[in-house]
Amino acid sequence: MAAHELLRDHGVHVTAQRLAVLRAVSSRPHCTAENIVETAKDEIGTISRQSVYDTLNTFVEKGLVRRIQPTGSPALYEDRVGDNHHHLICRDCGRVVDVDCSVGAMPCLQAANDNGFEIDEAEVAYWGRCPECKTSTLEKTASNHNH
Amino acid sequence: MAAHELLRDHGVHVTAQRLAVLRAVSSRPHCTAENIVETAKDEIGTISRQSVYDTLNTFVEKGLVRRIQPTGSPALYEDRVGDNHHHLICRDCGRVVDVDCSVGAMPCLQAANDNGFEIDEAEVAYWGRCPECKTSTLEKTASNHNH
DNA sequence: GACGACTTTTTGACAGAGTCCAAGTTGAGC
DNA sequence: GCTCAACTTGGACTCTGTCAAAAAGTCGTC
Ligand SMILES: [Mn+2]
Ligand SMILES: [Mn+2]
Ligand SMILES: [Zn+2]
Ligand SMILES: [Zn+2]
Repeated sequence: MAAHELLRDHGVHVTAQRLAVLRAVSSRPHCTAENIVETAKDEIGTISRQSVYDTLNTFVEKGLVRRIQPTGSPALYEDRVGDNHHHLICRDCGRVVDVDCSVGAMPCLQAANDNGFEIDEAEVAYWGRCPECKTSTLEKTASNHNH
Repeated sequence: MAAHELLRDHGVHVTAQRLAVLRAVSSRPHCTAENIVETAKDEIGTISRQSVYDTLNTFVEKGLVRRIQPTGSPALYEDRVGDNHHHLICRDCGRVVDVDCSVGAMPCLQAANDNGFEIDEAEVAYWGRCPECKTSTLEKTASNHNH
C-alpha cells in the first residue's frame, strides 16, 4: 500500500513530515528518534525534533509503528508491526536483530498462569552477544595469552 | 542465609547501606530505585541516591539481584534470581506479577534462529490488564449504559 | 585493639531522552 | 476559502541515571 493511503487509513492527516518519518523508519528498522530526525532532514530539508516525537507517538498509538525500549538504549522504532516478532539484543554493542516467534503466530501469548490478566502481547528480548562482539573478545583473549 | 553472609559470599563488603538496600528489595519485589531510596531511608535514616544506584549495580553484577526494565518504566529490582521467571505487566496500573516460565527451566533461551548470537537470557514480558483494571473498566462501561 | 590499604559513601554537578508550553505560522481536507 | 490540525521555534523542565572528588568506613594484618 502506498504510504499516503496507509496514513489516511489510520486516520491521520498526510503531511510531508509524516511521510518522511514513515520512510525513515522503514528504511532503517530499529533506529532511534534522533536517527529519524537526521534521515528525515536529509530527505525534506527541515523537520523539528518535536514534530518527529509527536509523529512517532501518533504512529505508535495508531499501530503504524512499533516502539521497543531495550535497557540502556533510547527507544527504537520499526514498521514491522502486528506479527509478534521478537528481538535479539547484543549486550556489548547494542545491535538489535529481528527473530521470529519460536512458538508460531501469537502463541507465546499463553503464559503458564495468567493470574487473571487479559494478555494482549508477549514481548521477548533475547540478551546475549552478537557474532562480531564474540569474535573481538576472542581475539583480545588470544592476544593476552600470546605475550 | 543471613544477609551478612550472603554479601560476603558474593564478594562485596558489608555495609549498613547495602544491607538496607537488600532488605528493601526483598520486602517489595519489582520496586524502583526511588522506592528503594525511600524504604532504605526509613530504615537507616539516610542514604544517598548515588549509593543506592551503585549498590544496585553491584548486586546485579554479582547476581544477588535481578533487574528488569519493562518498556516505559524505570528499572525494577527483585531478589528472585536464577530461576528464569517472567512477568505479567498491567498496561493500566503498571502492576507487575511473577509468572513461571511456561516452557520449563531455561528453555526459552532457545530462539527460533539465534543469528549467531550467544544468548544468555530471555526476558519475557506479558502485557495486558490485571483483574482489578479489567473490573473497573467493566463498571465504567456498565454505568455509561445505565443512563 | 590500632593501622593502613582499599572500598564505599556522600555531595553536587551533569547528561540523555523525552515532554510540555506558548505563540505564531503553515498546511490539509472538506 | 474556512476551519481545524499539524508544524516550528525556543526554552524550561522532568525523570533516570552517571561522573567525579572528597570524606568516611571496611577488613585483613600487626
Ligand atoms: Mn524488530
Ligand atoms: Mn519477578
Ligand atoms: Zn555486538
Ligand atoms: Zn492494572
